[in-house]
Amino acid sequence: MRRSLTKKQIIRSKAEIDNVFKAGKRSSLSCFKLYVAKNCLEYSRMIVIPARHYGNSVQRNLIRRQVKEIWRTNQDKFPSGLDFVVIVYPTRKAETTFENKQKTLLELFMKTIPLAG
RNA sequence: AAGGUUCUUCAAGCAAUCGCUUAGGUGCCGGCCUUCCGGCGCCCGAGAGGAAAGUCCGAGCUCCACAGGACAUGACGCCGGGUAACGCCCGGGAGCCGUAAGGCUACAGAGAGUGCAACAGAGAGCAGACCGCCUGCGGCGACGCAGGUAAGGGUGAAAGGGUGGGGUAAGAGCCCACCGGGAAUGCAGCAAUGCGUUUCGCAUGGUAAACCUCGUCAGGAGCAAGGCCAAGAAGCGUGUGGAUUGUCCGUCCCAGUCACGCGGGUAGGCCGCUAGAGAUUGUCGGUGACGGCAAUCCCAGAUAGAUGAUUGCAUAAACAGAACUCGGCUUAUGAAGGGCCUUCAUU
RNA sequence: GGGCCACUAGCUCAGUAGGUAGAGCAACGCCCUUUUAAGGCGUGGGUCAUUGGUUCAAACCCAAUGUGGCUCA
Repeated sequence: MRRSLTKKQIIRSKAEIDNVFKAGKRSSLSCFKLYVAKNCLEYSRMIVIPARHYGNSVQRNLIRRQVKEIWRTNQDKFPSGLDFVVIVYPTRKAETTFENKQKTLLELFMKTIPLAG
């Protein structure tokens, strides 16, 4: 299976995001909060939303890219046809490495996906 | 060597793997399977900054049934130059700061007018006399009255040229010397201004980042401008008619496809959107900002927003992410190098 | 992305042709009352968002910076 992340797989409209917030199952771990909901498509979609006052634009871009990268490289472990919304809150810890983020995010995904069915 | 000052440059790179956006080429599929448009692949290139930031100025560009005048309003303000333009830059002058290198300056006008200056002080704007000093008169005296005076004291941010001498009853530009200032004038300079000469004893200070005067400039709004397509919706009320920033004149548009207010609907796509006051190199002119000429090149165009992750090269760190585009300013910030100045040491 | 506005006591706000910053509520102390509330009297508390400049003097005038908010199709 290809591990790409095209434009199609980014949730685009505000209405769809609101739908995930409303209908999705949620759980949180560390500084991440995940919403998962079923969509009526054959493929999965996702979006990363840094919380308000999350650093400056460089830090917001960085966390978005890193979370996208983690989701991309591990998406074959998830069932398809789901919408993911990841909210990132500012951390008190000065530096968390990419490996730590990957570990906690994977744990969070595995915890939440069964809830969404 | 230490400290200071100023200028310049860079914004880590390379390789491999996976992944994103996109110019070009190409294959397949679809759409009135030619042009063309869309989708999915492959190949080969390209892919954030010096500040992309703050939005403080100046422009291009777009629209406003036209932009014309007067007044208002706002900005700027030594002189000359550069520039598309500027409140920017360069050169020069003046003043101030610094031992110096060097830096800073809203740097036009207060002798056009109006205003302001709390408290203190006798007196604060064409002054004034509290303590003093001196003279005269009265008185034994302390002192009082009348006058002269502004050197000294005191108040204040500021008290009507400064220092020294002469002069005088005491004093005072009253007189003189030097410094400062005004007026006229000569020379140098495009000019700001500088250097002189003559003359005037010279009351008329501060504040224009107070109003103002003089000069120069400015129509308004901004790519969420503006245009096209698709979808959707529900109208109602008010109006010395509306547009041109404010007012007046003028001009234009006309009775709605007008303006304003309330309410309802849509928040999808395409164009604008990157070839430009462009970049690099060379050369010529200029003290310099910059300009001329020639050659070569095409160098981000996203739309919830493209640059990330891992490994290796002993190591990788600052501020920070384009959103129509340029020229500046300001602010944040890492590293490297050069020039110059001061002090100390050595030769 | 563009445009606009605000920042004064713990809170809500006054304060302008520049002259030593105030009100209400809150806090604290006292009085009154059997007690509380209310009422009365008094007290403290401010780098006037920050940093420079103009001025004799700045909350006020000017510039830069920061923070917060509103708005557009």
